[in-house]
Amino acid sequence: MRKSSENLRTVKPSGARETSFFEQVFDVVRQIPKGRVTSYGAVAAALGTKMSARMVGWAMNAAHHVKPRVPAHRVVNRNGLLSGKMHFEYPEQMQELLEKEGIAVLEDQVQDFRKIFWDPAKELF
DNA sequence: CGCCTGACGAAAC
DNA sequence: GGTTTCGCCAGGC
Repeated sequence: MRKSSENLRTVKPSGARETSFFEQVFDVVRQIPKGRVTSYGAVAAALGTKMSARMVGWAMNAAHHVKPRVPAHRVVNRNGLLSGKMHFEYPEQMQELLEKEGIAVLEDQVQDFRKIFWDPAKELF
């Protein structure tokens, strides 16, 4: 079920507008199905700013303090490499979480990355 | 207030 | 085909 018509931008009355690029990233990442992965660029592209893939990773930095936990471990770079593993509680956590979901990871690299790749711009949209 | 960095990506060399 | 540079945007110093 892909409710693309979801409230992509929820304005918080607290003045702090979460309509930022970050929140959109969080929203997409949270919708990544279990056992699937996506790339920063794919998320950025889904938002329309494919050129700002770096910002997606930057957004993940803030993902650590957001309420609904963001499955950042399901987001890897376009190589399928766990580039952000070092930013977790501990480097191995990312791989553990992925393997726990049935994703094979060898040497920080997602196996069959292309097969389990989940494109938000395609599946979600 | 300006320069550097950064969980990326694609083009250039 | 591997390495280097630029681009994007926001935040830290």
